[in-house]
Amino acid sequence: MNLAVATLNPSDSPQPLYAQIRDQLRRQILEGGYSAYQQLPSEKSLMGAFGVSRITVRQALSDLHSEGLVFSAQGKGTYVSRPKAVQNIQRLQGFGEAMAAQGYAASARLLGFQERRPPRAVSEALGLATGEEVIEVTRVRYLNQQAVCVESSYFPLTIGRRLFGLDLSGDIFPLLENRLGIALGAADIGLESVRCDEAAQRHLSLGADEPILRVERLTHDRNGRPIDFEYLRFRGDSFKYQFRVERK
Amino acid sequence: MNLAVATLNPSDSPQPLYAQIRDQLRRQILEGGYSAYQQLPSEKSLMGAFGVSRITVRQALSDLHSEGLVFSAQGKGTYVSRPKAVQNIQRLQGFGEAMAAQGYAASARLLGFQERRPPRAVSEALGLATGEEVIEVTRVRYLNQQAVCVESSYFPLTIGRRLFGLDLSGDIFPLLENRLGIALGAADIGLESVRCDEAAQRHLSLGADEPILRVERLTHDRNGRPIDFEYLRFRGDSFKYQFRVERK
DNA sequence: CCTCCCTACTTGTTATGACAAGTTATAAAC
DNA sequence: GTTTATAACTTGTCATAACAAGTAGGGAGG
Repeated sequence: MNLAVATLNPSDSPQPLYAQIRDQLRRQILEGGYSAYQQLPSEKSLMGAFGVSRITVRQALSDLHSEGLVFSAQGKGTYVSRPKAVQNIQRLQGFGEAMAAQGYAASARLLGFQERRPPRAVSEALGLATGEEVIEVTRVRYLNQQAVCVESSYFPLTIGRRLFGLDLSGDIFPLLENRLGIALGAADIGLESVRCDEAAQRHLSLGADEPILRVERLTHDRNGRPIDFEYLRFRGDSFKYQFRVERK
Repeated sequence: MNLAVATLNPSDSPQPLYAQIRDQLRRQILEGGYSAYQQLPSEKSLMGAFGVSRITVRQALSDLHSEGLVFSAQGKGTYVSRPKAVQNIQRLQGFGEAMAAQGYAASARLLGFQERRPPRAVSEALGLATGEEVIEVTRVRYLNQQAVCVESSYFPLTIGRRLFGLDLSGDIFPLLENRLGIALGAADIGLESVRCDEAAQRHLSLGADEPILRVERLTHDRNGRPIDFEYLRFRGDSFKYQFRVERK
């Protein structure tokens, strides 16, 4: 491996040390600096290489561990996991971010942007008072020029109105973070298999009986307040959701 | 809250301190000792209540955090997440374990147990040499007396043969752990929506065009060696996969 | 009354140190 | 040669300590 690139940013860096180390190791792993099942340098070596204490190294490794990129065996060492076509979706990512990470070209086409009374399920998920309106954003998602997903996103008015006029041809998450200054936290995701509905038939040019992967996603900010509820409907034949879980 | 039950097992306990604290807090949260958005005791209070250091408290909280049970805000405190109908599936669980945690009665019926040449995808996933045989276990899963899932599991011969004669009417994970002494690690999961196949039609009594949620699961032991590859086919109308991810 | 500041709380990050527990290779004993 | 013991590694767990950074409340000053 190459630990010559063990340079951390100066102390005025916005990123904590463990995050810099984590990101550097992650990049090396993903970019092929390591082969599958190869042993990482020991925690002691990393301490020396980066000039930090063990607790900092372990926090970086702990993150990679929960991302499924590495695993450890007591007494032996820490190893790189077998590379997966789709590595961890343990991070909350937009469709575009996730696809870009795998080298696909993703885009979106805006179908509608309007203020409306939401369906009851949406109202409940966002924790809104009955009658309170939302901003609905409807889009079609493309992967390599093929339409693969119809997406309906619902935002509370205070957030949704600020999205008006922004470029909605990519992921919305970066807009929320960088343009609106909202720090994203966790998201609850639900997946089920359903039959094609009318909107999906039209926009994804599908037959009536085609299977659809229906994803519900409720995204929260870092303080646990819900800020975005979405329905995503993927073509069954062109999307597969992959991730990793641990026994613990 | 009730910190009167802040008793940890004696030092000869098999569980580390942070795990005991984590499990105790998790139980209190899940059993309704806390309401949504209620603040947990501060790390300092927990240190005193359990008589441990801050690093131990934080490790317990960190686990709950990644399970989505709590979230933290710097300067304010740690709070209980809004309760979800389906809490985190971030832990690797068998179908029975997951359903039992939600108060459902789950069971399984064995359809077949045989030694055979696996499909190529299975052979690749398990990392077997071409021509190497496996044990295939086929079962139907029931939820409240209704058939909801057809399951095909593939084990390497050395593991699969030891399952012969054991009670396969429940989850296999506990058998692997307790009877065969295999420590489970992480699992890679893939989800997609497909049309009903012939076996699913017969065992789940479905029509030909019904949507099916198809789950692939490759389970590893704690050393990263693959030990079980499964195909699960769920009725689309009676199963929904839910979990939580973080932005990080 | 309103504003500003300071204090006291919270969680976040990091250091140093220690011992336990598991693995591996070497060296000693048989 | 084979077995056993040991030493030298690894990761796992836990303690104590300090400072940074964010929040909330109270008090001083306008």
